[in-house]
Amino acid sequence: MSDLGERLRAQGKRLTSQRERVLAAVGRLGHGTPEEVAEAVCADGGPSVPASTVYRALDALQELGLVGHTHVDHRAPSYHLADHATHLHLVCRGCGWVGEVPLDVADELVSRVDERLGFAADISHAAVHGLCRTCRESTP
Amino acid sequence: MSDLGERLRAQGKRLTSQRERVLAAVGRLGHGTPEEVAEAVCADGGPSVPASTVYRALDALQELGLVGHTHVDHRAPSYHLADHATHLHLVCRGCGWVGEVPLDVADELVSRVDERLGFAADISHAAVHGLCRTCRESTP
DNA sequence: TTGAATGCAAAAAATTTGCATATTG
DNA sequence: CAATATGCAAATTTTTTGCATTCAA
Repeated sequence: MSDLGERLRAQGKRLTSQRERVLAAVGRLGHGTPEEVAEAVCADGGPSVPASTVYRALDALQELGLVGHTHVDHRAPSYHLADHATHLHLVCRGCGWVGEVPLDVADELVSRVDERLGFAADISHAAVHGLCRTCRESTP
Repeated sequence: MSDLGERLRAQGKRLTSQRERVLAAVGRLGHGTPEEVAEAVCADGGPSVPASTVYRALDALQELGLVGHTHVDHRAPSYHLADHATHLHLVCRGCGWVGEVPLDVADELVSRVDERLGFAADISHAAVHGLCRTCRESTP
């Protein structure tokens, strides 16, 4: 992602190796809490990065629009590349699996909520909880 | 709610004034974080209740199915009476307003996710973020 | 050079847990 | 009476903040 530097500079921010590594770690993980991202960053072989820097890097990347997050469980936001935001997130409450489906499955919901209340729903930010096929079958 | 006692007993739990007050506070609030519930409980005139008891009471009431919660913002679950779970929660990220619409606006989403992945979505547990009409108009 | 970012350690929040005591059934 | 809940304080867990130092532009 060679234009990471440019995008950062466009906002008066700077390109640092920590930010590159955090972005890469999020990409590798697919989805991860700040804690998991921190772990993944340190696992890339480079020098360790303190949690505070990971939090700050995630904020910066989010402002840039390169990552986003959804609320997968009670106590932790789960970050993902912005590309993934083009999907609706599904979270299995049985096994913790996180999946995604194209946003258009929610088209009707979005338009009905708009008609009814004038509410502009941002579905990509939400996580829908439920049971995945496997857990559903194993819990009769 | 006279059968609160019965329902608790049916699970080997007990009816206490704290649990009654927490339930009442959730009802009064409509939606509230544990902290807000604790505050509302203490505001009912009775003796103050420590946060730990509020957390435990919310857990108990949730196990009973009398309250539920959704994830309204990053850092706090928002509890509500189970009755409210028959609605989809909408959260305005501009002003924090929390609204609700009947679950049927999500019927299509639920069935499409089921067809596609066999995923049983529990929409009532989710909060959909976005912008309410007012914030939408005031932020051109 | 100069402001932005980092690292570290300490401060804040938000929840949970241990345990003696009080209460319910 | 016996088991469950409470209250309180201490321990966790998660995230934020202050500040001296380092680094990118």
